[in-house]
Amino acid sequence: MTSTKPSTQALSDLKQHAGFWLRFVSNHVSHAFARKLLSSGVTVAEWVVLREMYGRDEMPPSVLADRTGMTRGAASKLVDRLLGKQLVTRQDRTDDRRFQDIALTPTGRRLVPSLAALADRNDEEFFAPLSEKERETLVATLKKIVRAHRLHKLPTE
Amino acid sequence: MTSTKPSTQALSDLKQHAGFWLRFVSNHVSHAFARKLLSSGVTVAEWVVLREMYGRDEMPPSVLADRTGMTRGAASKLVDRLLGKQLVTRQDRTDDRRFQDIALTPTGRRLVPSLAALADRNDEEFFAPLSEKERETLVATLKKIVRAHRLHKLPTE
DNA sequence: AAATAATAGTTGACTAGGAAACAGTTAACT
DNA sequence: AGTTAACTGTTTCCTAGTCAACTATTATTT
Repeated sequence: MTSTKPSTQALSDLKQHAGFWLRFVSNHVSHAFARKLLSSGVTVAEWVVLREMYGRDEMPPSVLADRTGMTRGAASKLVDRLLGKQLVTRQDRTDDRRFQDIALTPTGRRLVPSLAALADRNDEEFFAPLSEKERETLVATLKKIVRAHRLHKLPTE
Repeated sequence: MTSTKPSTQALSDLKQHAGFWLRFVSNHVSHAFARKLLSSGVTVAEWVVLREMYGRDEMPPSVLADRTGMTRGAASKLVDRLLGKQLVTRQDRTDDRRFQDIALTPTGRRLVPSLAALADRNDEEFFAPLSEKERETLVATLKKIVRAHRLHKLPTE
């Protein structure tokens, strides 16, 4: 009696894929940063928005969404959270009442530089094992892919 | 009267960070793959689990979680979804009733090779702009970071 | 002027995952 | 044997995002 084994064919190893390693390292970088941000009470997504606002007077949520690659729905919710944390203000515009002005509060503005320092440190720590040359090559290679595929905006589409 | 502008100091550009580009490209790779998977009705996370099961008889959710870097909570939910799609089966083990056996259904097993082909194609397409040498260097560099930081398991910890 | 189109933002249903509290089962002490 | 510890899987609450339907406002047609 021959037991008919379920047939399985050999598949290429996932770990052969450059995409696998890219995602692996990328996830770690993000998570390491999230941990660093933890005590500040700000999440990574929130940080990205705060950073984008910094040094600019005010902007509508739609611009924020475009610049950070979020949908408007996501931006709307994120602004809600930032409002709750009193890091931004929201004001209806009078000239065109479809628009809103989102602006950093003084607290929000004061927060950004320290978070930026955390971001710098995170990147520094993570890529420390690489020589200056290797790091440059890595970034150049990634940028080459971005150029070749014309990847602009974050992958919302 | 001097208008006291809110003081802002110059911050390092986010785009200076290797982590930024890593995340940017990685997100695009994942999204491109997600789009390819769309018609199959399987998500990226589900694919990873199916791929891990392929060619193995059965395993408890905890092992699945470890191998794919998920928490057990996430694994529990994902198995639920795969059950709903009838791609895996779940059976309580009798010798140690804490454990379960998760196994691919014939349908699930038949599905994997075609999805693997999509994964291969996705990686191929994305890194096509790179020379063989560049691609090797990229992977080697990423692996170097993994080794240096002893990143094993995905960034759950 | 009225109807239509375009735009801005919100909301709800959904996928996805983490963290932590939880329940059940088995193993290890004492 | 009985208590405690260790372990497996589930559940709840949270962040986070998409998509699509929706409201409100302004622009453009006809």
